[in-house]
Amino acid sequence: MGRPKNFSREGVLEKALPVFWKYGFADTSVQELEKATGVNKSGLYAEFADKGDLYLESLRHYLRKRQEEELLTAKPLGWKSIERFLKLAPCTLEGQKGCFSVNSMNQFAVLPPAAQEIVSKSRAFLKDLITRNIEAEKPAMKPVMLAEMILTFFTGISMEQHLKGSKASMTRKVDDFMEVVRKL
Amino acid sequence: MGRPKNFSREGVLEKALPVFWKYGFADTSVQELEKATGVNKSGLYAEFADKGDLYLESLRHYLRKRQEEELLTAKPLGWKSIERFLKLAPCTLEGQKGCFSVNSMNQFAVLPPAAQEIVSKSRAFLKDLITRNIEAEKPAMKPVMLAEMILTFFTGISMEQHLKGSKASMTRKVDDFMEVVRKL
DNA sequence: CTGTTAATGAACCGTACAGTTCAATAGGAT
DNA sequence: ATCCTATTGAACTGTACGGTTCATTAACAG
Repeated sequence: MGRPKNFSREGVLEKALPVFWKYGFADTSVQELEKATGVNKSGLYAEFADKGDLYLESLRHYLRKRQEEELLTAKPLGWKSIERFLKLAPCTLEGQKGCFSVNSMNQFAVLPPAAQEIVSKSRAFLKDLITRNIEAEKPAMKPVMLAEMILTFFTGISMEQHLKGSKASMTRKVDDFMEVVRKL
Repeated sequence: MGRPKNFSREGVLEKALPVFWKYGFADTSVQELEKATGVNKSGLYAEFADKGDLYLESLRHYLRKRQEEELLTAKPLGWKSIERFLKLAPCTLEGQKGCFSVNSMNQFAVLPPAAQEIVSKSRAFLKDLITRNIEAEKPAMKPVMLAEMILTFFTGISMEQHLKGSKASMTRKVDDFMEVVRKL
């Protein structure tokens, strides 16, 4: 065996993600990625095909992590899970605002085509999870229809995280929204 | 008098807007802006301070045009106006998807600081207009609270325009949403 | 014709970028 | 020691960028 690697693929993705998150794809240079990951440019190009590939992998890594949080799969399913998801999924960290997947949506024109597919599939999956939580509550309204509404609302509050002082108002907004939703 | 200008400031903004809209600020080069506007780089720098200034003016121009459409001010005020706004405000043109103002929100890190203020103020203004339309309907729910919910929903569907085949599902989504809203 | 203003295109500067290659070095495993 | 592999840093290429300057040409008014 030869010399062991002293960086992990996951570790690189974990450190590259915040940079893409903050500056977007176009305004993130490979130099910044070097600094952030601590991995030499040569190393990055040995591990990933190009900058676009690194972005796609960062996106996949982000979605994987999100899924591991089990915000929408932890039992019992129901309104509580949806409320928790709406409150916790959109980040408000400095440089990591909103949802990385949502942020990718208006960069499709400059991203690798695969990005669109990844985001679409993750949203479809998310819709299913939300639907299942709704079904557990047996509401009057059609669950899928309601799930779409909630997903759109989630997309909206994710974007609103980019505005100043959004964190404070967000919790209240979700409370108001959930109060309405619970009656449907 | 000297030689008259043969480009108008407004005309330049009108042509620069779609480019910024499609590619975002970072991935729009001054060369592309030259091609799109038909105005020489020297001319552009004579009219605008720099690329950032041109972006800000494009944003202001966009908001001005939107306001002139009077989607939310035409009488009579009410649910119909809100529905019309939700259906017509988010573009689905090739290269002009969603709402330019919403698209700007996750580029704040690379935009001139003034961008954030412009967007925030336009959203506050929009919230007021929506509130006034709601008040005309005398709903049970607090109008401002409902207005915020609608603005968030608008932000969500604007972003969803970036996905494939979103136009078809959008109308239905708005219909579903409005059906709920009218009962509040 | 003259004065004034606008438009044009080219040139320039310094910087940054993506992408690639390569030689030198370092760290196990056998 | 000697393979094998990973890491590093440097170098290089070609392109693109923002930003600025300037001399030239063009159009109109008086």
